[in-house]
Amino acid sequence: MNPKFYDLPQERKQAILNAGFHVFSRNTYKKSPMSEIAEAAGISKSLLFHYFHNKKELYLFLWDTCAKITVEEMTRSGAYEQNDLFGSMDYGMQAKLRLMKKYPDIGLFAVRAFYEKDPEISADIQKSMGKYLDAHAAKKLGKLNPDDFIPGIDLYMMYREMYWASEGCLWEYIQRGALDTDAMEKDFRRLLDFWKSVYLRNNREK
Amino acid sequence: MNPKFYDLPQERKQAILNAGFHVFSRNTYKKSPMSEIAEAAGISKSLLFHYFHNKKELYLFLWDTCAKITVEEMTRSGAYEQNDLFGSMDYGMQAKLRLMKKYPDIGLFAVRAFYEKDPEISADIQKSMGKYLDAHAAKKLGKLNPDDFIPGIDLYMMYREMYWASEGCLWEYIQRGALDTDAMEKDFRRLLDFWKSVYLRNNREK
DNA sequence: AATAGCGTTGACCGATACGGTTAACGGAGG
DNA sequence: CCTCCGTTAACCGTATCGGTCAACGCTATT
Repeated sequence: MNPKFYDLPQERKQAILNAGFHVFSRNTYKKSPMSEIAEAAGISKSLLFHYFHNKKELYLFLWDTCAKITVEEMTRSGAYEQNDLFGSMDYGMQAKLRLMKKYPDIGLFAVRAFYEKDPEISADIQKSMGKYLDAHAAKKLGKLNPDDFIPGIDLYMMYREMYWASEGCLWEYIQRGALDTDAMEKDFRRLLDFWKSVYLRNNREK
Repeated sequence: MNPKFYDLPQERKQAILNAGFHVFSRNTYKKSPMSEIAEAAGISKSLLFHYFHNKKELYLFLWDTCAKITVEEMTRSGAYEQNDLFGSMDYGMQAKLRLMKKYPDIGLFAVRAFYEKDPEISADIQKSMGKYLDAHAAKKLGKLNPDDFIPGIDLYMMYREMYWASEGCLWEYIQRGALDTDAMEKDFRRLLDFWKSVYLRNNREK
């Protein structure tokens, strides 16, 4: 990969990344043409090949960048330091929102890359998968104090439920196309309030 | 579309449908080759063109069949007649499971078809969309008796939460590849129990 | 045994799309 | 005027696309 890519103005770099995320997230690796990516990025195919020597290199670069950016944004959000479960969920979601605003197709791309099985790349993807798997979830679950929640609740199920719901909420907006991040945040807030009102013990006694 | 398709043995019909669902669900309409579908179905491309005169016809047929099959299975499941929310959720999920067992890619296909924007077909899809939109959800929500649930609960949010969670649960299994329906059903039962224990009022007082 | 009908296929068609290369353009700096 | 360099149009050989067509092989009837 040509280091000159890094010298590009932020705007153009982002356009290229987003073009890549977009095309690769809508088709198999093999059926995602470089020409289409170049066109989506607003540059010529030749220039794209100037920065990335071949398709595989671009794809793997996108994958790495995707992981890097996500981890960065999540760390910066402070979600991992937060002790309160709902607070950490809140920060995490905000981080995801910021990410989706900058890279609208990064989520879809990550999912497809995760399950891509083209022999030309699947091995490389699997190798660097570790960065993505969220080890925080298990830790977080273990640290929860059952006394904070309604008696007898299945905490593991609660966590899965929350994860699925927030993911589902996100997807609903992603699929719709142009994403309205303000509406999304409002929606997510309502989810958070719902959780608190249902799962927390002190809220019950009011 | 050639009516002789209906005379085919069930097994072969299903193989063709599944091949179509599979290929179209993994790529854009334009990038989903008929040859690949034929190969996945275990027949020659020529024979596929014998039953469906062109790609568009096949795609639209798949879309209609997808809607028809789903409505059929859901109706037969008795989910719509069930008054109890959780019972109806239970029956609905069972129906989906049976469906996914027979047509593993029908869910993915439906989602992609829903958001497909190729001008050659998007209009036709949008036109027949009504069959899919679930009008039952709103009705169901209106009929719920708030006294059955914990005081002050946001019933709309509860419904969305349940929908997302069950959808998320399904996806987790779909993506994994070969789907273990027994494990899925067990998992879903646990979800149901969790919901009952958290949302229902009488459960709280024990 | 010859024939007719039918499900099925391999081979083929023209058009296009693919990944990747190359030579050249055009503007800025000396 | 020359040189550098970001950028591109044009090009290459190959592969793939949707769709067609003639023929194969099997069965049933004559």
